Amino acid sequence: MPRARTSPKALPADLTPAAEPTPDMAAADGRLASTESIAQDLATAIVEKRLPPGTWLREEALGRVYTVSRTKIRAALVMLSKDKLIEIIPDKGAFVSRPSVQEAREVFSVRRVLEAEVVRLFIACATPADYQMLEQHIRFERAALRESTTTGRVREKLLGDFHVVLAEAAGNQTLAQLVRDLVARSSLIAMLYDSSNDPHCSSEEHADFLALCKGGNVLAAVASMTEHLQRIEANLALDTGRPDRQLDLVKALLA
Amino acid sequence: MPRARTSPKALPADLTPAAEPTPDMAAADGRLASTESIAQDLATAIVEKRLPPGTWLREEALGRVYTVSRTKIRAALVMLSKDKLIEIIPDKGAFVSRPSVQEAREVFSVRRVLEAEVVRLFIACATPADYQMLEQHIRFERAALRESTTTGRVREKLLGDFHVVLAEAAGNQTLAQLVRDLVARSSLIAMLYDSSNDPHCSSEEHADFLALCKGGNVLAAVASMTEHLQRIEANLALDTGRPDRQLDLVKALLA
DNA sequence: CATCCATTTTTTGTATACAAATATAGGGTG
DNA sequence: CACCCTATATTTGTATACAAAAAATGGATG
Repeated sequence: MPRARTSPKALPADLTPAAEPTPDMAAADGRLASTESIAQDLATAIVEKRLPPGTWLREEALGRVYTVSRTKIRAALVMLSKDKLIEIIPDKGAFVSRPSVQEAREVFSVRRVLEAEVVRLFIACATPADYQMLEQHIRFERAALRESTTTGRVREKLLGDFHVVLAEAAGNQTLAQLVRDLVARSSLIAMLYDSSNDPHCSSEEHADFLALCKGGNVLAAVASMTEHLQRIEANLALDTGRPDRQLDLVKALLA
Repeated sequence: MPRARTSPKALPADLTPAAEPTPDMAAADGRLASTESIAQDLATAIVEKRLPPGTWLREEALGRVYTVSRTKIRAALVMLSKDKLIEIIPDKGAFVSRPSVQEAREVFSVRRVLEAEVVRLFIACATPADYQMLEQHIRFERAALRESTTTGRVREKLLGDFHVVLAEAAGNQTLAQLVRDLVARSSLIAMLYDSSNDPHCSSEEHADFLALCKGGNVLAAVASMTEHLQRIEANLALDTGRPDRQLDLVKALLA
């Protein structure tokens, strides 16, 4: 069955360490997923924590999920490994990344620098529409936090997205892309090292920050963002020196 | 001929727009190149300007050069496209990137922010050995500039490498990786927009900068680096609004 | 019962086959 | 001569076949 250039679709199955991924369930419509859409879909699943760190991504299983051959899956996996969301171990397979403590610190260190610049650019170029959009986003965050129907993972996704949406509004696509990647990696870090069960971003802090932007107080807004990120990092159990116990077990089974 | 997991080798052939790449010339030793080494090798060729922007990278031709099948070449190309060194156009092929003026500005904007942080970290953690290494690097730069045997491309490579080596010495690998990628993209940008024939980095500025670092003057060193990058960007003909004429012709032939 | 080794199974790595898309060439027609 | 249409040749996109590595299985042995 060769060729068919079309659009996205399909959530990946749960695909837990040992378990087979629930087959079919995808390709509900006739379209075949493109390599990019598969990579995007897997990335979303990782960020939403449906595919936790250490999960083994078997190529054939993924192929069945997306009803494509391993060829395309492989290309998608290469992309994800470039994004550091997965790690490809030769002759072993692809595994959802397990960022080290050092990597976690580094990611947040870079985020502070990059997002400080995002703030400066955003304040300099933001339109009323941008502010409206971000305020709307914060309302979504709050609604998601109240609603019991929305799962924790979706909430966290939304909260992380604030940073991405902000970066995209700052008018530097290159910068925005880097922030996107680092925010995605931050989800993985949060999953490994977040001791408290609170979401790592607070929508209150986002609101306070946005108010400072609106007031045009660049220095205060930058400081607010920097401290926001510092708090998120501080809330992680990075000083313990290793990932939490239960997930370490998973690693032991797979690595 | 399946399987053979070994190490690098081989410069890619000249592979100019229309021309076939000179075959053989690679795999002089028996080893087969890994996907990563192929990607790395192509990246080097691009940065050293042996594969100028717009160059069409035909898969089968590359396969002959590295004596591997298209499968591996394809994986390498996906990696390079993630690094933004090439652009893969569906059903058309892979082409060495032609960064837009906007992208050029964005890359330098991000570099300023990132490398300012590199400077701060470097001064905070640099050992005497680090300083020795960088001073040695500057001597290499100067030697390369004097030697008529070293080609212009190698000189430029060395000069760009100063920023990479510095970033690697700053103790944040995540940051260093980003700088590496942006420096590589900068080579492409320089090739497209550099009007003067001078190398875009000057080894004198590198030396002055390093002296400031050694003196522990963080603010001055950061300013020096920032201004250095600003000068590089200012020397580019970005205000013309489009790539220079001759290379545009190449694009016209290939796009 | 644990341990080691041979055998089988599973999974990844790579080449190859073939389909579809695109570019190229040819040849007729206004 | 320019233009368009068709036939051919290249080149990319994807599936598949098969080799090699790794993991799992199953005895035999201490």
